[in-house]
Amino acid sequence: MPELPEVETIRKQLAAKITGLTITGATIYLEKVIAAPAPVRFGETIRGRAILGVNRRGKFLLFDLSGGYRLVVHLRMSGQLVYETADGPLPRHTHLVFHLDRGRLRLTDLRQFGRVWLVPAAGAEVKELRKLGPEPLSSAFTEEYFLARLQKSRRRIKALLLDQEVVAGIGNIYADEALYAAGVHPARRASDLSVREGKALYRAIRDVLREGIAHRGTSIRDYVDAVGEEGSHQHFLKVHNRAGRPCPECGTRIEKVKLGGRGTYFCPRCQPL
DNA sequence: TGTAGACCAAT
DNA sequence: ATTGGTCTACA
Repeated sequence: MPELPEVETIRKQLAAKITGLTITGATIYLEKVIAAPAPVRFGETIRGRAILGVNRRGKFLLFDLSGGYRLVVHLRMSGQLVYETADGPLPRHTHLVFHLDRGRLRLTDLRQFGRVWLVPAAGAEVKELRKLGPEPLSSAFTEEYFLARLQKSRRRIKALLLDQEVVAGIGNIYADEALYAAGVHPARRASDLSVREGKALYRAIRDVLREGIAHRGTSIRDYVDAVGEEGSHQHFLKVHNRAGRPCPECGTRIEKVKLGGRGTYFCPRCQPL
């Protein structure tokens, strides 16, 4: 569930804590979390490299390393990336530990879906990274672009919001919240939205993501930030994970349906079909 | 072009 | 049985 606000929270914290530190080694407990290169080569290549900066693209974390290398991390559903200076026992489901010259950075992931790549910084070998659409909070994501994408798709609007090629970083939580804020039913066809609705949704996307960042992310199930603490945005959600509770606007019970295989929450009155 | 299944393991 | 981000498979 780490979406853009959660990953951005982790990025900020790690940038402050580990920029300038050196990776002295890596311990791999579950080989499949290393997407590239092969695990042995991964360990050899990362050893001794300094962390020059921590960036983010969509839901990907990008660590710029010395010697022209880049470490790419995607937490997928339940991944946690935690920096700690303690050296006690590792929590269950810890699959990878980076040892730093001060402290350690561990990847802990209940569902084992998270992935890590170590690639030349100049190259483009992480396929999913290449295909990402614009950053929603950057000037590259314009209203004109978004309206044009809406116009040429017959997909359900929720599916479009979750498509990382359209815009990078939105996941299930913020998609539901943005659609609610814009008053748009999640099952509407994208091209059926009016220009007015499209504009409202464009604005809502940016608003809900900024709010999520301001609250250091949403902790519903597994998410913790880079120091192991929960975010607080779960207390501010208006519809997501709130089936049966009253809509904050009109009091109607929030409904939950399955859309594209995902739990989808909305207010049937504020978001009519 | 768009939608369903596979991957996981705790709840 | 449910949970979901992304890739793969298929219509």
